Amino acid sequence: MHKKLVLIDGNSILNRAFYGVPDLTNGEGTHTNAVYGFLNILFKILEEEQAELLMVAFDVKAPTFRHKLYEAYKGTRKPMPEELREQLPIMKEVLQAMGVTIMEQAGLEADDILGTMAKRGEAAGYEVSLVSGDRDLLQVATEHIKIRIPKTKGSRTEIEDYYAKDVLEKYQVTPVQFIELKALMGDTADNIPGVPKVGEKTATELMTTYGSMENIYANLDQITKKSIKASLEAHKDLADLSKVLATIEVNADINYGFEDAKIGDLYTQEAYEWFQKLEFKNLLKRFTDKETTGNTQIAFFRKVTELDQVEAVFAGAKKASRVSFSILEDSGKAEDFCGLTLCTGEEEVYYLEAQGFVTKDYLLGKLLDMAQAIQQEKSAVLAGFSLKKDYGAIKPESVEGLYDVQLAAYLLNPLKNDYEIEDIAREHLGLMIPARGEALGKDTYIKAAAEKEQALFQYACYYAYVIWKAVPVLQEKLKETGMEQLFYEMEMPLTLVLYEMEQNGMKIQRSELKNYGDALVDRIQELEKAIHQAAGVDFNINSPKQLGEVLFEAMKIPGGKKTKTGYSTAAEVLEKLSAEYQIVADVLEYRGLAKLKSTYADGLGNCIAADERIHSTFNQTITATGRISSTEPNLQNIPMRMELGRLIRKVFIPEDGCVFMDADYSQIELRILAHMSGDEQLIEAYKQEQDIHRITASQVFHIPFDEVTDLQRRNAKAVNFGIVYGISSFGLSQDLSITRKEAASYIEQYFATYPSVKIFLDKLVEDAREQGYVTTMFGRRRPVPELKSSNFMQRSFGERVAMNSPIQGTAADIIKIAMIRVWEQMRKQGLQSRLILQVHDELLIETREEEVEQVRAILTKEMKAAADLAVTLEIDLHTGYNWYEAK
DNA sequence: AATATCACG
DNA sequence: ACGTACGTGATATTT
Repeated sequence: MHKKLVLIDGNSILNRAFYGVPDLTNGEGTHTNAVYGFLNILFKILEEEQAELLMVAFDVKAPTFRHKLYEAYKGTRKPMPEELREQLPIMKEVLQAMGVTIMEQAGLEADDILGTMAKRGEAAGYEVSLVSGDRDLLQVATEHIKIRIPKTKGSRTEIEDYYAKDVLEKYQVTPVQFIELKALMGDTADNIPGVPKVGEKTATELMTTYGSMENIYANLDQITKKSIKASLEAHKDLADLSKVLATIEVNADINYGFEDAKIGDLYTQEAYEWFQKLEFKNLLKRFTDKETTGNTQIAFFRKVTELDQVEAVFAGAKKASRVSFSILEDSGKAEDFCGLTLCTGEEEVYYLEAQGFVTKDYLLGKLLDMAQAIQQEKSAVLAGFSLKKDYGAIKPESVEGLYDVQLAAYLLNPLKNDYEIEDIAREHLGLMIPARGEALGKDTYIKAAAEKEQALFQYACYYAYVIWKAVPVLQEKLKETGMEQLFYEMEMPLTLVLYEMEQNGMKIQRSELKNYGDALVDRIQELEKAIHQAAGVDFNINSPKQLGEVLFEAMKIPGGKKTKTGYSTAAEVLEKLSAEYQIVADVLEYRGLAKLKSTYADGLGNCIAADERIHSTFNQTITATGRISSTEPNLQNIPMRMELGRLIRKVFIPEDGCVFMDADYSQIELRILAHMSGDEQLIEAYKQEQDIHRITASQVFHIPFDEVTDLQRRNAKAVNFGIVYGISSFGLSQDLSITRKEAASYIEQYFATYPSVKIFLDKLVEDAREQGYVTTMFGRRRPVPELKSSNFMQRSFGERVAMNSPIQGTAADIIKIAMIRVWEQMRKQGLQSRLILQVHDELLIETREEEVEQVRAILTKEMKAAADLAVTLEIDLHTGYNWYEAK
């Protein structure tokens, strides 16, 4: 078995990765996608090859000989985008940190270095793998030199391999002939001019017939095609130049030797720090696998099983100024409780296992007792992680003295996908801990019981330890970012409100839901039959792929392509065709009904708990703007706009003796805009307490209020929405089905009417560009890294985000305040009515019939008073014996 | 695991 | 010239 040498074309792979991997940035706004993509390819190659040697070649900045030749021929190359340029030095440093040999030599392109080293490697008896993104290098392929070209297919990388025989197979020429093939046909991407009129086909034919450029020119008179012959004759100089350009040097004078190229331990401390800085979470996992980190002392992790020792731990904890805890459940289910961990000081981490006399109930009892003791103490802190899930075991009276580390991390950067304990350890403490999966996860069943137990113990201890360590760090960061009040007075108290809402749940009429679903099925089957008949084939209507093929290919309905993968069958497209084609209209109806059946009738049915109620989960750490989200099921997207869907709301009913009371803010976002922009005209409009869209139309179009037409009102309404979303003429034109010009003119007129709104929105974008983030009225932050992108689309997105987030986020803040106050007031007045749902600008209360007036007063007062704006906050309030009636 | 579609504010 | 409105979650299909 031969030893293997891997050579990488650094610039080319980095470039390939840059365009293949979606834009990524770390917290500092540094672009990282190319480096990330490069490393993924590198690791994949290394895993496949089990190579002994590795070298990476880069171009040097100074123009090389071949560059100069080309530039003399035609201008300069396209400049590298800034986002990629900034990643080049980082890439080199990362490779250096991993101990990888980097080859750079003035006057030589990476190609030449690679070509030379590949040949030398082959001569030295190595199996060579040459990794590059472009095909120039195919000319150096041999029996022992394999050219590897990674391709990003969808989300994963596939690698095409070319030995000499593969080049012959694919291009019908040998690697050496490939040079001249390229010289003849040219390659714009590689800056090779080629001979005019000679493309891939002609060039291949010429090369296979004559074998070489020399022979082609020697036999020009045999060439039948007049135009080709003429071009070859006229451009001999170009052909020669192209050959020089296309030729890779394989005997360059290079000082690098193979002795330095041995692959050592890539997972060095230095590399680890780089990965951390770049926030390559996935790649960091490799370090723990290799056990090169573990830079945390774990000697002070203690397992405590004896009753008296457990007592002692709790006694100590009660007196500590800062305690963290975690409740351990093997699989996330409360039944699988296996113990507690506490951290009570720098080197005081205890795992209290549930076993023997130390029972679950005993431990949770002690925990609650301890929590209460700590809450009594003025300056003591009890910290946890995602506290809402622990309230089932230790529900407190208030959140006084409690600290949710996950919630704090969310406020500091709401853009992340997850906030697991490993993430917080890494980002805020620079600490690498074993991932949950390794301690508890999937392959635990193959591990020996003792090994599994040890992993669990370690993970559990790290968990509490990280929470404990993170508290002062996060406290400081929240202080620096001005979000202390937001955290302590809004997010923390809300955890308790949301917990109760989840516990309360919403009562459902199971049988009525079933009836609703059954009624849908009849019509769905009818439509399915009609569609299949009209199409002439039975196919799966739910498959966009099959549907597209049937409609636009088999039935030849004009409608054109749209997506990368095929035809778009989105409602937007189909609606335009539904008037003309019955089958399209049927598909649309089918889709609508199938959605209602699967997502709502069946989906909700599967979520009914033993108490005949639905208990959604309200997540507080998901959205970028500060809204809460609802899952399993999502109760924030129950149908409303269409009557048939809306009817589902009739199966949501209040408990016996109760009535639903539903209150929603009236245009809260526009009112916030009026306040934050301070626009006199807009504020004045709201003071009139009339239909705001009609007023807007009246003012923007200079028409008396009573003469505004429905169309003008509709347009004004769309503009109002557009403003809140971060206006663009394109978006507005799409929404109103008008031209961009017309849309732009509406916007212009709008801004002429409300000049301060324009100034305000511009300022938001400008500030965001300077600071890198936007804030709500209550100090909630959202970073906007997209603003730094050189990509127009991304940057435009950043601008809209900068305009929308402060408004949407402030609305989210306001309703959170209202929720807390409504909840507190109801408790204070000793009411039994319960808050059960929030839908962004709407609160739903299951109200005891005898408490209706009190609840109405509380809701009205607290929702309106939640924020003091330049315009009043108004609500619409309804009651009813199901959700349909109450809305 | 990703894509397309569609439900809500 | 480019090609999108802002924020979510569930389902079914396909890879």
